Amino acid sequence: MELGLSLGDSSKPFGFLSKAREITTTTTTTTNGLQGFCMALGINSSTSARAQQKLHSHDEDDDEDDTSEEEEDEDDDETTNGRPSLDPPVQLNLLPLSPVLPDNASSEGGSPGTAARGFDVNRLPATATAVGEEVTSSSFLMDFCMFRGGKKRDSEAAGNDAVEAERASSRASDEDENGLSRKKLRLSKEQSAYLEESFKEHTTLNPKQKVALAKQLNLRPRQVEVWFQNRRARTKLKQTEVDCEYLKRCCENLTEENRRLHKELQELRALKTTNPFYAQLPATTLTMCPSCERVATTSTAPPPTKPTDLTSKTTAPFPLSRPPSNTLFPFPPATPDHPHQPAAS
DNA sequence: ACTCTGATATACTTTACCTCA
DNA sequence: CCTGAGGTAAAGTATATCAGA
Repeated sequence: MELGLSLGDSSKPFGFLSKAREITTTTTTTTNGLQGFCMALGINSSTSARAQQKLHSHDEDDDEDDTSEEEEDEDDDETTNGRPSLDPPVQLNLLPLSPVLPDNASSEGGSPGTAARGFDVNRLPATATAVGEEVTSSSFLMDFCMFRGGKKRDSEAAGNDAVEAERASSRASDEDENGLSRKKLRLSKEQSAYLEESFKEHTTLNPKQKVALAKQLNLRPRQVEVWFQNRRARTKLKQTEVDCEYLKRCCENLTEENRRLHKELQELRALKTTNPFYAQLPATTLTMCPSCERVATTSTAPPPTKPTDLTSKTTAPFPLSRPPSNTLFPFPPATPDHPHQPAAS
């Protein structure tokens, strides 16, 4: 936080940046704030390109972090990656670079709200080149930028520099209040595709796989880990949606079946009251046409002639609602359009 | 057997960014 | 062109579980 005060000193704007290379060579082994500070400055400086190159040569060391060192990982992010993840970045907005980089400086490639903070993971080399600036903040970000193809908003940003700069600066001033802002990383399509491929092979990673994948994609192991966590969550969510849809359809089918059976029951009761003949029939000899939903008798059980038949056990070879095709129809005969076929199961 | 610790998982939340009306 | 709502994805947090010391 004291660093922010130092940054505010526009009277000596980054004379030390000429020593960026020298400083950054030690960043992997030290964690003091000054270095992180210097690197952060470098990202906004037009003289920092070489320092970034130097950083690139060191960032491989980062990936040596195992997953058992998550906390240390955070520290490393600030130092070895040259990307101040927590404290100083916001202060960087106050860099007196702004007069030097009038409009484009705060809007190149980055999103409106982030560009003025001095570094932006979403900045793209193309746009940076357009404004004659080196904008990436670390080797990882450099690679990341290389991964990304041009996107629509890059060109848009170039066209809206003035407005973007104004918005960015206003937002930056807001965020300077607390000095904390979480930068959002967007994985490139290539990175995502590679992670997807890995996910297809195994949905969980052991530490070795995680580190290897992180190295391969120039990400931190923690990022790979988080990606897999979120990916599993998304998979589960999708599966839940599919299950829900399936159960919904089952419910609808059962509701329809229930409605049909109710109607069938009503038909049977009506038949029983209006036609004593049908009242003597065993229930299993009656069925309903699923298309017109009217009751019919089946030929397998001829109408009883004696009342005692009503008590005799009948063994229907099929469910009541699924009669055989040879049905006796007391209602209008079947036609090609309406053959009184039983419903499909 | 019990406790402690660290790693890792899931569930849920927060945050930054994007898209679109 | 601007803006707000809503969606998405990365990251954070809380908690549970398990293995090993």
